[in-house]
Amino acid sequence: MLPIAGEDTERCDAARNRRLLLDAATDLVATIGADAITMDAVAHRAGVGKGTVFRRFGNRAGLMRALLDHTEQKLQHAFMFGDPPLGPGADPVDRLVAFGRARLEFVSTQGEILRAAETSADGRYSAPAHMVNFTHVVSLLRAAGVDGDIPLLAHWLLTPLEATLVLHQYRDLGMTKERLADGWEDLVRRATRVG
Amino acid sequence: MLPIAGEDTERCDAARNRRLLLDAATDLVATIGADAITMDAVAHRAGVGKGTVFRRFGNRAGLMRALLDHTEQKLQHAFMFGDPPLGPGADPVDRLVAFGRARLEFVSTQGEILRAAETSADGRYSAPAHMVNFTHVVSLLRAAGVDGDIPLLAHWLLTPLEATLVLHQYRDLGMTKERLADGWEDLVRRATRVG
DNA sequence: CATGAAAACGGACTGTGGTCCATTTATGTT
DNA sequence: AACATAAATGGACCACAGTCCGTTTTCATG
Repeated sequence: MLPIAGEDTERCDAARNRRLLLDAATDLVATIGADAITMDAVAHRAGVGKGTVFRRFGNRAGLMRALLDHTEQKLQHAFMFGDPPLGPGADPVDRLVAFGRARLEFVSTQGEILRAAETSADGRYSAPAHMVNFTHVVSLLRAAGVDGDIPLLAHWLLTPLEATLVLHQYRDLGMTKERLADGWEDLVRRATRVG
Repeated sequence: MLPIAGEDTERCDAARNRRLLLDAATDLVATIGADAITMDAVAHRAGVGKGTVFRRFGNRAGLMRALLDHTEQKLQHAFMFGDPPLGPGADPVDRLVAFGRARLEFVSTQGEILRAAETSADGRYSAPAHMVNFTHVVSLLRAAGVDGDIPLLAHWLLTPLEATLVLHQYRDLGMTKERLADGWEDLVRRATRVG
């Protein structure tokens, strides 16, 4: 057998169970919320053993990341290939502003799952989805001609968009989406001001 | 009995056990590290029941916060009453720069405990220690005459100093303390540039 | 179709955070 | 000193994340 490099060759029962688990998890998120989900419950609803859940997704945060994967990829596609100002063609700083706004919107719909995916300690900052965002921000900063320590600045521009913080600001502090979005725009314009 | 308002009147056995627990926890941190500490181990070493640990500190993060309390208060004292540039007297922006540097230093010595104290979900951003820092940053920003959404900006200036992120940058990414400190200074000067 | 090895499975098991409540202890009052 | 009451205690108990390993299933090969 010659598996194509990078192609994920998964045994068919494994693939079937992955789908069953993802569907079960999606249902449970819809009914009882992401925070209330237990790995046992997902396994049981999918009709598989608990070991299978962990074998597939590693841990709770991994399952949550898998749940986000589809939506997250749509967002990635939008800022990599979609229309301006999010996609290519617009001014880099405007794209960065749009990126933050889109991300804040994302948190307001998928916040609980995102937060649950952030609680992993390991792989929180090395998860593929995070790396994509990081790379994107770095390239926008470079394109904007910003000077200074770009990777570091990129890190720091991403932290205001983390679900744990944003959810706290939305829910506990009663900040509105508009307020955060306007603040983000202000921050970005300050941080990218060259010279 | 007339307890003075705000004064914490603690029964003497309770106070004794608090000390025992804090000492036990300190020892354990020194020997096996903050990450390896279990609540059972702390209780056992202090010679009290596990229930007592939770009654005193609420949860694991609460115990960690209590461990940090003393050091954290020294830092607070330094930026509220100490010498410039950290303390009053210096230019607000310089004080903010110094604050960040001090905080980064703090993370490099107490990082593990800080990180363990950050994992609480509840009270992560409402813990007294965090509120003090927040208020301080807000007042420095105001003093510097920064315009815009000051509280929001204060939030966002504090996130680069969170232990989880900083520890990742130190350990996994190999960033040096100097690099982070210089980047911090740059960020602060950009963010506070008025007009 | 038979077969063997690799992959996947499932559920018992473990470790740990956190709760609960019957019992014990401190402390102000008579 | 005896009492009443509120606070504190401790350890059994629970829920849940994550591990382990004997058993079952897939699937390429002959």
